[in-house]
Order: sequence, then structure tokens, then C-alpha cells
Amino acid sequence: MARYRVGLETRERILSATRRLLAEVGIEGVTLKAITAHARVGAGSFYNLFASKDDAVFEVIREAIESVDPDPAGAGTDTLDDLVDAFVAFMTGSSPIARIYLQLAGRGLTDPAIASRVLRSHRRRVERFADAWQREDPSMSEAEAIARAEVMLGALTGLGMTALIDPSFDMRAHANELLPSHQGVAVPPLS
Amino acid sequence: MARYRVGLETRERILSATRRLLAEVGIEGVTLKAITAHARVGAGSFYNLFASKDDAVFEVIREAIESVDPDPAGAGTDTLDDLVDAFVAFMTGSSPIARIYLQLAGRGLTDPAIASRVLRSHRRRVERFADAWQREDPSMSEAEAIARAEVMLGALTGLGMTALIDPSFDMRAHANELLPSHQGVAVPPLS
DNA sequence: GCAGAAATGGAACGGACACTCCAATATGTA
DNA sequence: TACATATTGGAGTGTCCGTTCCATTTCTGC
Repeated sequence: MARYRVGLETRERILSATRRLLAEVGIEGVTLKAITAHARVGAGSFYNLFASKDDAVFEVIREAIESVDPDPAGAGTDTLDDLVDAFVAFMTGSSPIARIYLQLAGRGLTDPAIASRVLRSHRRRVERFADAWQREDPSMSEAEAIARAEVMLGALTGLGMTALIDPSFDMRAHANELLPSHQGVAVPPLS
Repeated sequence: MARYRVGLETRERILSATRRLLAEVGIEGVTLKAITAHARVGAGSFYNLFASKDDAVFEVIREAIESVDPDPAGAGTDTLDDLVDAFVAFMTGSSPIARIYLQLAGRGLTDPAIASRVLRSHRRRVERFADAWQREDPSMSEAEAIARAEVMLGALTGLGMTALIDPSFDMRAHANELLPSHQGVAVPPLS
């Protein structure tokens, strides 16, 4: 835990180096050696401030997500529109961190420690989407709101993946189709 | 190079072990030690038959792809329901290819060579979904069918990812909500 | 300016990894 | 059978990784 001014500054240098490395060389290139070298810090200093290497990586991702959060304070004022917009901004923005996030999620397919972290943040997001949905339609049951939030987030994640692999893919347009307010072009539902 | 009968058999044992490992622990869990242990083979025997670990992994993937007929009949009789069902079965079933596919897709976010492969198969699948959609509603334009296919596949991919990370997640239930026959909101009926 | 706590660098550790080396053995051929 | 060579296991190599340890230095409240 950083308590002194110098400690906080070092923490920022480490996060900054981690951020830059994630952007430049990807998750596989982020080694402790690289981080400490770029931050001009000894390994001891690093572990004085972070519990593990992953701890620093997740903190960088957390901050990146928070930076596009329409309601960082958790006041409950964000709409579904806002949330979808934030997700799209995160995925299609200039920050390469979205890429890292998806790669980590992929790694979570085999690494239980990462899976639990990814899952935790996923569940938090589902809750957020479900709340917004219920706020827009108070008659909706909580269970249904959660189910819809799961589908919407699944869709957004998948679309984000496509967008990252295919730069010409228009994620925003497709994402907007997911919104209940969207009244698009016509396909009568099949019976 | 295997020349004798025993060598060819050993080669098959190695490929079989690699295939099983890819299914069970994913691409990152496939170590040389694991392969040789499961195949009951020494490291020397392995390198007598394969140039590298990746050589064996790529061979397994190549064979797996080859063994899956993308459109056996080519009759174009499959419905959206069938396709979604197949996708869910693919993701939640015991087949190793789904996990490998997602893990490779994640790796493709930084590796252009892998990205192009992933993208190609993705586009092929979009086409398949779009065709089915147009078959069910001939009045739908091709562009719109493709747009819907993109959203649906994005959702399925994202849900599949969640399902792989969280075994308790009911992918099939959520996937069904994506179908136009379902009166959900995720893909809204259009006016 | 002193004491106690925080911060520091970097050597050292233990483990994982892909891969090499080689003496011993098995195999196919003539 | 006799010979060339394919095949074998597994100890050993070099490298890289995250993390720990600790003597030393720096910081800050009093």
C-alpha cells in the first residue's frame, strides 16, 4: 500500500509503463522485467505496491473501462443507451486496452484465477445493464431484465470481437440494433 | 520423418494426445511435457517425428478443420433454428474446436495471420446465417439479412464465451431469445 | 533532527518451458 | 543373419518467468 508521496508516484509510473506496454507489445509482451525496466523501478518496489503482475494489468484495464463509464459514481442515472454507447466507445476507441480485455477473457477459458476476475466484472456489468433496463421499463421483472442484459452483453462482446478483428466493421450501427428503442427495417416475426 | 511402422503409430499417438489436450486444457495448456506424457513417449521420440511443438498443434488443427464438412449437402435447407442450435451445440458440446476457435480468435487480436483465418471463417458463417434468414423471409434484402446475421453471430460468440468461462451459464436459453420466432427484445421485430 | 515506517534495487529462488543429446534398442532389408 | 538406420526414453541445457528476501535508503509526523 502506498502511503507516501513517492510511493504513489511510483505506482503511477508502473501503471503508466504497464499501459504503454499493453498497447505496444500486447499481453504476452508484458513481463515483470519489461514493466520494471520501463518504469525504472526494482522488482521489490513493484511488489511493495502490487500483489502480482496481473494485479497491475487488471488495474490498467479497470481504469480504461472506468474512463468511459457514463456513471462512474454509481448514482443510477445511466440509461441503456448510455451503457451501450460506453461499451462501443471502449471497444472502438483508440485505446488498445479493449483488445487486451478480450484476450484476458480468452485466457480465462483455461486459467481459473483469471476466469473469476473476468466473471466478476462481467456479472457487475450485467447487473448494471439489468438495472438500466428495469429503470426504463419498471414493469419488467428482475429475472427478465437480467436475462436480457446477458444477451445484450453477449452480443456486445461478440460484436466487439468482430470489430477488433475487422476494422471496417461498423460496431456502433450493429450495437444500436440491440436497443429496445430501435425501430429498424422490417422483418415480421415468424410465428 | 517416420519411415517404420512403429514410427507412424507413435506419430498418431502424439497427434491424438495433442488433440485431446487441446480439447481439455486449451491451446495454452498444451505443453511438450503434457503431450509426451499423454502419448507415453519421450521427448526425443517427439522430436524425431515433429520439427517443433507448434508443428504438432498445427497438424491437429489442420486435420480437425479438414474433418469438419462446412456444408455437407450444400442444399441450403437449414433453418435459422438449426444454425443457432448447431452453434450452441458447438460451443457447449465436447468438441475441442469451439474452445480452440475462441482462443485462437483472441490470439488473432494481435496476430494478423491468425486474424485473417478467423475472419474468413466468420464471414463464411455470416453468409450462412444471412442465407437462412432470407430463406425464411424472402422479402428481406440481402444487406439487412447480413446485418442481422452479424448481430446474431456476435451475440452467439459472446454468449459462447460466457458459457465457456461460466459452466453454469445456460447458453441455449439465452441463444433462443435471439431467434426472430422469440418475442424478445434483443433483436426487435421491425415495423 | 529523530524515530519508525515506507520505499528501494537487485540478487537469488524455484519452477516451467521448448528443445538437445546420446547410448541403448528395435526394425526393415538384402 | 547381418547390417544400416529408424526409434526410443529421459537426463540435461539454456532461457525466461513471477516472486521473495533483505540490507539500505528515503520519507514524514512529531
